[in-house]
Amino acid sequence: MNRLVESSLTLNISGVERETGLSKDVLRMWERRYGFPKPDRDDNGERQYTLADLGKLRAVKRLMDVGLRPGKIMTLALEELNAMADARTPPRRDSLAPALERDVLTMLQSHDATSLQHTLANMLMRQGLQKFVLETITPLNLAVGDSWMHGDLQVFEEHLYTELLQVALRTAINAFPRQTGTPRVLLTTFPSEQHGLGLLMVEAMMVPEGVQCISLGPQTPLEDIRRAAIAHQVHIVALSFSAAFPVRQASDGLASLRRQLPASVSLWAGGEMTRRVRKTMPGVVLIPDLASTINALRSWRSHWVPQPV
Amino acid sequence: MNRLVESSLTLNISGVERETGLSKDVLRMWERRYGFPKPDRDDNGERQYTLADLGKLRAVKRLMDVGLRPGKIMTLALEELNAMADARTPPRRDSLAPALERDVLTMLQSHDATSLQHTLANMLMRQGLQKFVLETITPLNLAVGDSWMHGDLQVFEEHLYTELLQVALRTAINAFPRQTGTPRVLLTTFPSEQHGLGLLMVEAMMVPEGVQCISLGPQTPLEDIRRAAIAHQVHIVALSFSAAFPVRQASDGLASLRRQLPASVSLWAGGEMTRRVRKTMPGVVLIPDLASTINALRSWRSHWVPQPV
DNA sequence: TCCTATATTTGTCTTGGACAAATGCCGTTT
DNA sequence: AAACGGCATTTGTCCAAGACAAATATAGGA
Repeated sequence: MNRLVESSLTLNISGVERETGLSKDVLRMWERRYGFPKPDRDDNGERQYTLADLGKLRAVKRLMDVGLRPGKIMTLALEELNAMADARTPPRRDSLAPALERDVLTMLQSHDATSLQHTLANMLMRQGLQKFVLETITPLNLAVGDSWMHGDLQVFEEHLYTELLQVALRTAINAFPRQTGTPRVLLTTFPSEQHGLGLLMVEAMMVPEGVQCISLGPQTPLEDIRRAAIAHQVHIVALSFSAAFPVRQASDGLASLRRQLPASVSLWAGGEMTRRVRKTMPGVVLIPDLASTINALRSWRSHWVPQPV
Repeated sequence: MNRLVESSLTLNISGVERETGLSKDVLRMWERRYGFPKPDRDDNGERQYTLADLGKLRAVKRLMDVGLRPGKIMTLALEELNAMADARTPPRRDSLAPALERDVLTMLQSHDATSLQHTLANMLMRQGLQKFVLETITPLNLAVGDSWMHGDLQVFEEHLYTELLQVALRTAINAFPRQTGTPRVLLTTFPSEQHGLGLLMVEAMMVPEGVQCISLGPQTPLEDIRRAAIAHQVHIVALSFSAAFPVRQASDGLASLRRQLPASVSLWAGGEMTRRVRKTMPGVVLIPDLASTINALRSWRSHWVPQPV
């Protein structure tokens, strides 16, 4: 039972914007066009959204992130939306390490941070950094994402998972001696991309290969990516995009960045989003999964000739 | 349309909202009321802001964050705004370690990540974690912030600083054995607060005191903060707010959270924002600076009696 | 099957009005 | 002199309805 206390029974339009990421304009327009969400008004005529509205809006957003259009899904009930989301997710059960996934989910749900931290550190030591990322983290992320979609996992439980994982990865990355070799790679995301975990996973794949990673963290303005690439004299600029990132925005940004960067600098784009890209972008290397990072590196090294200067 | 900015000379209203954090409504209202910013219009009648507008808006926002009101400062020139901001910042030069600050800024400007990393690790080892945070990081953050305001530092240079600092702090925090003692503290920020560095600094202050920190990273929904506090049975919920965070939003959120949390759980609010808070909030402990964390802990421990569960 | 032109959908921007919460000010009381 | 209450001003947020261009789907032709 959801025992919510007085004041949080409804949200105003700002609250919904904050919680869902949908702008006030979009919320009003959806109400005008599709009749949903149609919140009650308070004494002052201002919209008061219910938590049910919020839940359905989240479900709608989730489906839109994978390509569905609002007009098609807005009128469906919450259950139907969830069913659609499930249908798009292939079973993927009884795969490689279902036991580990189950264990981790159990630890998250019982809020046993200590055990989870130990488990992660343990797996990392046993597998080594790269294998840990490819064979443990990747499926684990899927499992955690799935559970979150199904409502089996709360937001704060997923936050804790992300946090502990970041700690584990950072520690492991730091254990490598500071690299001085080639290539030198600049790592960051576009300004509207907040997700920093992908960045860390890429770094974890690269550092063992002797790459010198310079990470700016997430959300660097385009112009500053250019400046940083030049200032640090990197050979490669690598950007990470999460699944929900709008393809169009990414293409535009990448094309623009490609034009601004010296031709000698490679531009790599990775992350879930890149699988939705149809058109080829000249001068941009797409890296659809983390394993491909290694191949891309190998390829780069075989083509690269040390620059004079 | 929400595009990434090329190296273009103008931004649309969305771009300005993203860059300054001022809502579209506020930008339009300021134009109506104060006549600034008054951008040109494109062929479609839409506002096109110049980079000069952006700079002045940032200066205005900065002064508002310290309590000045828009009507008073909006008409001033950029130079006057900067002069006012400087006047409010006590010289603070030739303090404890101005040499270090100068060195760090130089390293940032010459993009010498390796040296900076070494310097930070070095200071940390020499001073110990808490002293490092209080005496090195705090003034360093001010110096970096100042330089950024004056345009001496680029965005990507400031990103790199943040990133390297986070690595250093995380490494040091991890070096402490996993704590099992009391209190158990939940650390996070509100959904609209992205800044994670403050969180890490608080953790760095607490861990040496034997506190068991559970960090959820930034941006946890209010409802999930409550759930996490209960699930992890924490004694204290500590939230971090950066300077620009709206006091109003913080007060609302804190009051709501206070009502939702069990009375036995303490609620702490820290960060630059808390210095702008006038009203006392019953049941909320304000922590205006990092050094106060220690005092607050001491006070908590002297009042706390183990619960019989 | 692939490409192009047209139609539909969808998000963002616009104006101008309204109102309440926050803040400043002033006079009065302690 | 400090504290308090009430009034005036300032300021942020919300609203409605219209407009338009970008994004996407659909139909048609090579």
